[in-house]
Amino acid sequence: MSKIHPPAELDGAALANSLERVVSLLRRLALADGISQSKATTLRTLETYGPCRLSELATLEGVTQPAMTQLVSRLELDGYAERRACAEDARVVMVHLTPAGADLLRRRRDARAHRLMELAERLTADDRAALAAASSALDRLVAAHHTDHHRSTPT
Amino acid sequence: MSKIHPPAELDGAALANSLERVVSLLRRLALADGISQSKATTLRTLETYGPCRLSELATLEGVTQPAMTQLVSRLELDGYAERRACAEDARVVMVHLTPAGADLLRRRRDARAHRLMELAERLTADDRAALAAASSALDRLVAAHHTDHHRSTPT
DNA sequence: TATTGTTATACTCTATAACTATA
DNA sequence: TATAGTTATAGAGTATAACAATA
Repeated sequence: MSKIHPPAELDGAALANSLERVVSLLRRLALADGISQSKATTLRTLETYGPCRLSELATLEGVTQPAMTQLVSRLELDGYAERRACAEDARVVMVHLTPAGADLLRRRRDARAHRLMELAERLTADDRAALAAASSALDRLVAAHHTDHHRSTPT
Repeated sequence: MSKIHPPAELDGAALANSLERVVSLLRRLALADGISQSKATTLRTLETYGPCRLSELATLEGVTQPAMTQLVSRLELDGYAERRACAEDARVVMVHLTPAGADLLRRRRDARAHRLMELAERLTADDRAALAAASSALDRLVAAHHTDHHRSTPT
């Protein structure tokens, strides 16, 4: 991999450290909105993919089937998701996002975006531009990981 | 990529989504190295700040004192940290990183950096440059958050 | 009395193994 | 027999409240 890179060489260690710090930051911001990371990412997956089989959801989230059974039960108690039967196969449980769940995602996303913008206002215009440029690059980085693992991941 | 960027307005919602996806990605990469996020970030804090009081560590990690008591106990069982008495104040427990803990951090960091570089190789040179530029901007974003919390800047 | 830390208890989230129901 | 999901059980990680030891 000896290619000619543009000015800025990517330092994996530096990026790993920066991302770890951001992860810690976002984890703490998440605690404030009263829903766990597990619940939030599962709801996001339901929003992205639409109604899913429970086992499919478990695979997408990278957890076991029993773990997803319990997580979906908690989401049902919260009113954010619901189980429905599958007409074609009586063994299958389809998990649906409820309107309340969709609302929660929207509010959570708005709050997070707002907080990030607050923080970004304290940065220089150059830093803000760098973050804007990195946003889509980060998406593609994540997509590269998914390609490795699933070979076909629409997102 | 054209070197001439438009004003590049930062979209908080887009960045929040991108970062959330990266968080999910890193969480899964973390599972592979056999240590929990809680343990890892606590060890990193010890590495950064040096030996800490247990209560100080709890504050830095944003968890309660009882939670840190248990976490430190688990880290001691793992051999990654240890409690020591404080000569000046017998109530105080000082928590130290062990050599094994420092080793673990180094290996973890190397593995993560390596994995990120693997993924980055699948990106365009422009995307890699964008990530490189964003790395330090992300650090400053996190620093802005810390400033808010440690200097009691009202929002 | 205030502080530092631990213990007691309970809830979330996860895993593995054993089970039920359906195909 | 194989698949989809649940139940049983155990352990990590967290919180609040009550406690012990020291200042």
